[in-house]
Amino acid sequence: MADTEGEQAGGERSAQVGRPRRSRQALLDAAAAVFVTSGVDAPVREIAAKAGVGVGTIYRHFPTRSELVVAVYRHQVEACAEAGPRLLAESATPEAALRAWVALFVEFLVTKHGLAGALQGDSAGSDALHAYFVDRLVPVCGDLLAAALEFVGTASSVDAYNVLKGIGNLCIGAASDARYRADALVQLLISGVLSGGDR
Amino acid sequence: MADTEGEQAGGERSAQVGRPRRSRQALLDAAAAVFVTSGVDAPVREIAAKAGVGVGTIYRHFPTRSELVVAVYRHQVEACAEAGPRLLAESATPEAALRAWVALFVEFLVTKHGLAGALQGDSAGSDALHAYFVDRLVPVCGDLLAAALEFVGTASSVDAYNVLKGIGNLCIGAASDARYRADALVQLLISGVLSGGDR
Amino acid sequence: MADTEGEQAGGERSAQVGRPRRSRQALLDAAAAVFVTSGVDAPVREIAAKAGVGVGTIYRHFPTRSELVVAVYRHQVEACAEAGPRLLAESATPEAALRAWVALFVEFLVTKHGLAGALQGDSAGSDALHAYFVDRLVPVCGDLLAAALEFVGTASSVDAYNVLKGIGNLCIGAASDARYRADALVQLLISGVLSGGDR
Amino acid sequence: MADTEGEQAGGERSAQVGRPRRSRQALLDAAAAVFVTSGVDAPVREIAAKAGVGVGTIYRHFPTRSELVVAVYRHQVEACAEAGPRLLAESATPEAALRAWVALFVEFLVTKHGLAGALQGDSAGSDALHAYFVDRLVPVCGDLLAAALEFVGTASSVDAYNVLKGIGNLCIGAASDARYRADALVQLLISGVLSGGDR
DNA sequence: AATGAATGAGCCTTCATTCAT
DNA sequence: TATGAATGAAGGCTCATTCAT
Repeated sequence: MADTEGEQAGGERSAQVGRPRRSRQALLDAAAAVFVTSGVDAPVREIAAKAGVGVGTIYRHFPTRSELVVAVYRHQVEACAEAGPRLLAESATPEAALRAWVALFVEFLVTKHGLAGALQGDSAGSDALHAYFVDRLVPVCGDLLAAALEFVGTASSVDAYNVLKGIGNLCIGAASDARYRADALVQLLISGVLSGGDR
Repeated sequence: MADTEGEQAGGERSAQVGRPRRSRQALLDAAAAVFVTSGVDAPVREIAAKAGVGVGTIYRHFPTRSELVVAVYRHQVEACAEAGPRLLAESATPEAALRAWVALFVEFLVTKHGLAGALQGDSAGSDALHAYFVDRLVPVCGDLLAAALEFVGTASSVDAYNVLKGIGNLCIGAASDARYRADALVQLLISGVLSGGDR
Repeated sequence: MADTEGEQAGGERSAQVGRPRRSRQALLDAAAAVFVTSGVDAPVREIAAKAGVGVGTIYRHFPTRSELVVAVYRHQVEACAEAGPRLLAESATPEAALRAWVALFVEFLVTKHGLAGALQGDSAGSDALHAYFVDRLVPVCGDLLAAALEFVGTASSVDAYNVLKGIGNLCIGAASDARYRADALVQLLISGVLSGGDR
Repeated sequence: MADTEGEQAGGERSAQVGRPRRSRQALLDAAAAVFVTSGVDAPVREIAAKAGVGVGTIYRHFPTRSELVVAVYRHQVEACAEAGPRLLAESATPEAALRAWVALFVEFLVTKHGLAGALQGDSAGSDALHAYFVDRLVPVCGDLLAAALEFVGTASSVDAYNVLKGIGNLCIGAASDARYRADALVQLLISGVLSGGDR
């Protein structure tokens, strides 16, 4: 997964859209930096300051915090989504593909301070974010899960939504607790899911 | 596990302590109610209002929010802790004991709005709460886990702290998302732990 | 000047008054200790705690903070007042007597954290204190001043009230600023007063 | 010394900065008024109300109370500082210059309710204010003092810092006690200082 | 008479959000 | 469009003071 933003590739095709786009980009870069530092709930002002713009500009581009977060992480979420089919094709087994994808997702969540919490639906003002995550990744996760389950000959007792949200939850607070090993727990959860719940 | 507070059984033995004790109890009841409604981070003022007391009264009894939360849930945590050895003795297998205990714990966490988040160490001002949970329940969970692991002939790849915190995390947001089945995920996590991580 | 309280001399004559008196004494001792530590504006609760009594008891004995402070320092103020005539009689010159007395007073004010501020009349709720200080010490200071002025053959441009309050003010904050030499300034002020203001 | 703010002389050169500058000015004016009424420790809310703005606006402009107070009185402090050399040049004698300057300073302190207290270093949250006063005025006072001392052929027993702080202290409470004549006492203190302490 | 629990006013401070320029 | 000043709700916390027991 590439780093935060890759959109600027290709440079600015037209001067007219260059300005707005540059503004938007500065915002996203700044937000990404602040999110890592202070978490996804960082004060709007802090982001604006980092971007060197007024808060109004942030609100203009991203009326809700969720939309900003979505925009900031869209590329990585996209990369995550795209990695699903690819891993399925490239991996030795569907289970390996699922585990690899999950590891990817965990790394993403854990790296970004406080992002995991966004998988919860009720987090203040993260509606759009939650929806985006679910809409984009549940299907991907679902495919990998179905393949892996078929491979191991088990029926799952929980759906992809639950698995995804479970993973998200397991990653909460991972960055600030050295003793807590979210990655290991997530793989164990996957083990449990693939075992069908019989121990 | 019974509902929030059962201590008042037996009535007030002495008039002298009746007042203070009743006050404290009113606080705990009100706090319990508010916690369910608005979560563990509800404004102090809201709790005070619900209890029909001034904020000062809350601060007098519970200088920090953590202490209040601990007090509110102490009985249930205690019940949870005591259930560990009992279940181990009564259950058909150590695995069954572990699963039963975990179910108990999950029910507790899910029932109380926002309580699960307290298992995280960084939640603003919840140090005492976090410490209490960890100190009291990690050993209990550890015993159950060890017994179950020995029973199934597996070595665990994560310690009791991680299991407990993992369970806590899985329960976050469960109350407000009907589609999310924390209990099932937790049992699957246990399955994974007992499988040693081989699927 | 003796230390804070000397009243208990003579023991308890009667059991009936012994109790109340002991209460009162405990209060005064505790208050004296707290005043040194945290200043004259220390929270009532802190004093009550130190005395091992309830706050209500303090309010019963001393309805206003001023009354408490007056009571605490009454002996020393008294000693100060009594030192005036004595110094006048014993000193080589009236000026020496004045200077010695002033030094005594300064030591008293500086030693007791925050007490100097009480010479101001508007300090929240220190009316009684202010009145007591003024009533008791202005005449004493006045006599010394008059004698000294006569001795040096000058007419004063300010009255004893002003001199007393000026001294009090000069002592404000002396305890917490090592660089500030209240005692020296006070003696210089006396020099000025005795010079009649011609340099 | 002119009244609180004289900076706006010349009107607003550019429309763009008119708004912010007027806001700041309104704040300063309001604060100045409130300071006179309720002292320098007046609640932030009171100042905000007087200015007809929200408290946030105050915090935006002046994160700490000290900064606000400094801003409010900067011009006058500056005027005071600048008056030093001028008086030295214009006055008949260095002593006259010192006395004139001191009178100026006293008038400033006495006029502004509670400002004198700021010369104390421990006043809650007035660090910046104290530092500003000391940094700006001690040198000025020092020069005048040195010149006057040389003029009268005396060595001082206290430094300019002590003199300045002594003056500040003498002015405490002057505004609310008609009987108290801070100005006279200050001149007497100066007399004492110039006399070297020998009466 | 003593107690100390209860009260609640009041202060500070932080931000999300709006809106005139 | 961009700006960022202004707003004010919200929440935390501390005590002085009262009053039932």
